[in-house]
Amino acid sequence: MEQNLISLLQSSVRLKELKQIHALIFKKYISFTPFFIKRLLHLSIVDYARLVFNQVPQPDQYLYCSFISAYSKLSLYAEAKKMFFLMHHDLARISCFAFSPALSSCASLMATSEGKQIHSLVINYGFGSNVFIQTTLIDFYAKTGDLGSAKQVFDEISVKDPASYNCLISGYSKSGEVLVARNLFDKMTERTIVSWNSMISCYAHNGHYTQALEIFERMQAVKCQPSEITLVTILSICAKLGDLEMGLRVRKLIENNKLCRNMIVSTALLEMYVKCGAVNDARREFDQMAQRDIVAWSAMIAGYAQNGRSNEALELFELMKSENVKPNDVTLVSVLSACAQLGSVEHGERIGKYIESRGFASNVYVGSALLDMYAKCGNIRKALQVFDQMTHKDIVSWNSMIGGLAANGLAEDAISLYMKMKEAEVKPNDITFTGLLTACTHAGLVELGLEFFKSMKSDHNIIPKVEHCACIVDLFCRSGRLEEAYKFICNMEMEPNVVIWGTLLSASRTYLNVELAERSVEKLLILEPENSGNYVLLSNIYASVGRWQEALKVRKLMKDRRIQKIAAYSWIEIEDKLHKFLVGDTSHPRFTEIYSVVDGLRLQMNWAGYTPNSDLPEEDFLYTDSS
DNA sequence: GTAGGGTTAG
Repeated sequence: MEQNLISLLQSSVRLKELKQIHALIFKKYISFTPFFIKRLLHLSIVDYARLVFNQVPQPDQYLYCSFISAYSKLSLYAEAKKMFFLMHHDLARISCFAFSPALSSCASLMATSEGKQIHSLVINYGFGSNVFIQTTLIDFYAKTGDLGSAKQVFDEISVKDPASYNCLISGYSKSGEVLVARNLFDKMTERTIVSWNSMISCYAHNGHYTQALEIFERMQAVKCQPSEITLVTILSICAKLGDLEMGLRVRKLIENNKLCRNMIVSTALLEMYVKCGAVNDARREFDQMAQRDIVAWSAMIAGYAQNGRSNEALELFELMKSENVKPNDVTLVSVLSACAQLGSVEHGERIGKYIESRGFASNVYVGSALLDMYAKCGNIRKALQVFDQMTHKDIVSWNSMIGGLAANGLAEDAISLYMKMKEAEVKPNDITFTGLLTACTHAGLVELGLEFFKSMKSDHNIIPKVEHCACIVDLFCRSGRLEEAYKFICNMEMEPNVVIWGTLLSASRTYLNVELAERSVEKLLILEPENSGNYVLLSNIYASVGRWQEALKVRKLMKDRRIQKIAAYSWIEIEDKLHKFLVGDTSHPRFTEIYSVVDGLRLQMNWAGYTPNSDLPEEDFLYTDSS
């Protein structure tokens, strides 16, 4: 009968059956209880196992130990840790197998003092020279950032195996001590695949991509076959570098060696394509995947959103929902970003409601993306509401709100929010100042803008970028202070770009300053000789002041250089269809209707400081002018 | 012990 009981227990997986067996054990075979509990734990039925355990009068160390391992495996680290100390409290002995799962649970919980307590118990119980436990100790100290202690344990090991090196290497990697990690790696006489991978990811995580690739080459040279983990790490380096060529080499390597292509490898490949701008290839990889988890879906949706293909991002999100895959915070951030790019109010609001009803908005990423979406869709009140309700705000949240206010023409609010940000002791960055300077430009606050610009360097140690300089030039230009704008450009610490000279040129046209127009065009013709707009503007300026000969000369120059004007289309969305038309174009079948909508919108857009998007897929157009 | 996805501006 007892043999039957064992085989019955081993064949049962359902809780209902197990409970029946439990009744039998409880009545007739009480000594089988520990065996029964271990079977439950093996099946990850921890809660019921715990209930049964609580009835056991004197559990032995092995039973406690089974719980600690099970909890740790199921990521129930707090429970694992509690069970360890309960065992220590109840028993005079501790199984040597209890220390490792307890220590790694403490590492995951960042429970430094309890981990140290366990360390002293290791010594008290005489396991101080057990290599397996020593390695877990190194890992614990490495993960909690106490590298001194990690090194100390490491030095105490008489015969060091690769695992102890590997733990220490990854510890130094996490705290950015790349050279120390490399030193250890070089000292190793025997390296496992994990050693190679750890060294590669050490370089990768600390931004030393070339060195990471060098280790990868060396690994192949000594005929150590890369694992899936190696490939994923290398692919993510290719993604960060935007190195499609290297990425494709890795893909060939996978194909030629028939290496396993699991979900993580495929997602890394997909991500590599996305970051190299090869979105269609990413989608092909996505479609070929046998299984897709939320990470794969999110990566593909983000891929579309990051490459300005918002419509496809939203379409894929719909497909994901139709396959009953639940979005998480990461997915929603990309979806929101897509809605923001489209300025699609209805879509955005629907997702906004979904997020708020499910409490996703408390996540900083989601909150920031949500308020940004509302701001970009013109609903500044809702944006402010989301911002105010965020319990934790980071630099991105503040920047998005400041930028949102600025873009919606609320310059004073943007500036006073910046004051609040400083009160909250959040350090501004270059993006903060882009928002602030935009606000000043829109409100014509020249002096304040200059003050902000100066404070970037002097108060915050932020080196202004070309964009910031462009704001200052715009600031001067809009208030007609062209000479100061020119002086500012000449004194810039970096090379002025097309935007800057272009700003000065168009201001020169407005204020009919021929001399500055000539100087701007001179620079612009070097920077972008193919742009017809520059020639046209200069020619128009000459014409406006009656210098016809020179106007004609510019036109002729343009003709000689075979430069053609490119037609600038505008577009509008009405009833889900896109319509596009040229300036002064009245030939569209629904011209009157469009014109009235456009005119109203244009006013709103100008006021909000928006520029219309121009890279729309061609096939979506209902109407295309052939001229 | 070593792997994959996210927000702001330009």
